[in-house]
Amino acid sequence: MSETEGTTEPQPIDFIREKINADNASGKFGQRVQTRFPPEPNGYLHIGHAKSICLNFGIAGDYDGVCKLRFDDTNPEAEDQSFVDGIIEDIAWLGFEPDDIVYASDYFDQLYDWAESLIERGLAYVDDQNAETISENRGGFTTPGVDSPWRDRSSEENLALFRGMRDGEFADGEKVLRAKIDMNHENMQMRDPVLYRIRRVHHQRTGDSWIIFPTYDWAHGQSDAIEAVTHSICTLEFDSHRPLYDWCLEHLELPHEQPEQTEFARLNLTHTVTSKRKLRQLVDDGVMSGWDDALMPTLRGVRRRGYPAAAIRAFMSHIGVAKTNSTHDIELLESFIRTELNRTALRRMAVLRPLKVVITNWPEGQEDEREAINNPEDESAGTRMVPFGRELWIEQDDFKLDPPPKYFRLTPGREVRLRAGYFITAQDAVTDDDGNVVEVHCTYDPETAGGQAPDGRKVKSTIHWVSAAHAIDATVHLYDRLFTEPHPGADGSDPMASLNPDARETLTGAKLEPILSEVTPGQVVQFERLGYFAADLDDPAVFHRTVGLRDEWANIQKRRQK
RNA sequence: UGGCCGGUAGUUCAAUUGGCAGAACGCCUGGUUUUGGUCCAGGAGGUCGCAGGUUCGAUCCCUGCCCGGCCAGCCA
Repeated sequence: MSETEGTTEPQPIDFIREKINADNASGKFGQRVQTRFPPEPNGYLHIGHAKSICLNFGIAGDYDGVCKLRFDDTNPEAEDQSFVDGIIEDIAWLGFEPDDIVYASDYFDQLYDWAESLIERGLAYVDDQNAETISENRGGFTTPGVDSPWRDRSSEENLALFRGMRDGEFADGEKVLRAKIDMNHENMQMRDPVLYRIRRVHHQRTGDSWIIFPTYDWAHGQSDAIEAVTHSICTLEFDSHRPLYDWCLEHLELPHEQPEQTEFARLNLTHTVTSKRKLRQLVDDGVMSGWDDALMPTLRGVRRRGYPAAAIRAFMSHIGVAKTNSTHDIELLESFIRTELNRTALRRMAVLRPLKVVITNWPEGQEDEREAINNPEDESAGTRMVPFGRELWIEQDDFKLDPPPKYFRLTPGREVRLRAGYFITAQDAVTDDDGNVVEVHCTYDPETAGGQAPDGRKVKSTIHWVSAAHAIDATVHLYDRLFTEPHPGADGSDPMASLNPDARETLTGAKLEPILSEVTPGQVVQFERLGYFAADLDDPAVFHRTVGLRDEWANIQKRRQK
């Protein structure tokens, strides 16, 4: 098990690690710590899974233990090899290396044998009732269940029937194997849960050799036990399954100490959804271009978006682990993204909404190169040369004919600094018939090369720019919240109703400084003053805004509106 | 409706066996700054879900209540 370095902070110990410490102190598992990450390969991993991954692999790392990746492939209906491959890739990207990659289907023989042993001891029976009847007879929260008429078959008969199920003597759904526990149990999970069902569906690993498949409850704890897992960590909704988890294991001869299930609260984030089912719907409905759309909260999506794996790990470590149902502000995640990227991202200049600036006292045809710092947070990142000329692109927002209060940028008669360039003063502006500014005429002060005035005069603002003669064109995607509601569907409404129609804004005329032609796919750079942008994985002339910079000016404007 | 799990700043989490309620993010103010970024300093923000009880003393223990989540798939 290995974990790459990331930004971490001192972390108060969580209740799970406390429990492990207690187990180590009592010698319950002989100081051994083993966890597992057990996804079903029926979709790609999302940011919620990252919490579980960080927890399980993180604990194994902390305690010098073991953590395997186990695919819970007990239901071939929605499962697929492409998801297996994708999940393996995503975990590696997040920065974790499983000690082994295993499959619940590896244990089908053992699981089957254990089921027979249960039957032999009168602890399981074959039920001929159909799904609907079983459901009806399970009873309700306040009403007892009704025993199946087949509940008291002899062991011999059950054994023959179960083998018949395995050997194809019955149709899908005709019979199931059930544990014989208590149809009047206050916990619904204990009312004779189904252990095996017949499904003539091709399985991506076992092919057609099995037509009966164990349910989650018959597979999960046993898989843990076979692998020698000590701490089986899962999300809160499995809480009511724990008595069944224990029941199964207590009635079997286990090769190791009996593992212990502990539940924690899954991760929810505002303005998005972390549910495979809903994410699949977004893909199937064509709202998203795929599971790897930069707007998707999937690991593949946030990777395209430019979220660094180290930042995700730091976030998970920060939010901790508890049993409180919680929804974190997406802004908190974004602050971790910024912290990481501020340290690591190269600074570049790019103009998203270009406005032409002509330096009227700069000689026609003369070119210059300015030296710019690549990352003020990291001296070793060095400097680069940026071409400069008579005609430049600046951001439309950086010039106002009629400036609002506290506006520090370019406006007629005011002097500002071009980053790494010169001081310029706006003289006049050309407007079109509608009064929109289409070109600004400025003069520059040759004494201010590099951005400092020899006479010590100050300037209130520094703006970014790109030489028009050297600019390269790019397409830039800007992103907003996926859902307008902080908690989509929380009031019982359809979550899709609050999908943000303006979540993606695509700008096709962006102008980049020439060195940006050298970015590698997926590389994240800071466009100075604008935010962090990731070069697309497939087309590096396309950029995705990972996250914006904190924007004091936006706050000032917001306050003024109130 | 029964059972289980939760409820501490706006949000998420802490508080060493009952002893002056803390942190991060966000927000506000000031300083630094060739990014209105970063960084630094400071500030506002809490009836510890509610009501009783035990105690010198309760966020913590007890009782009752309220609110939220999960559970009645041959999904996981």
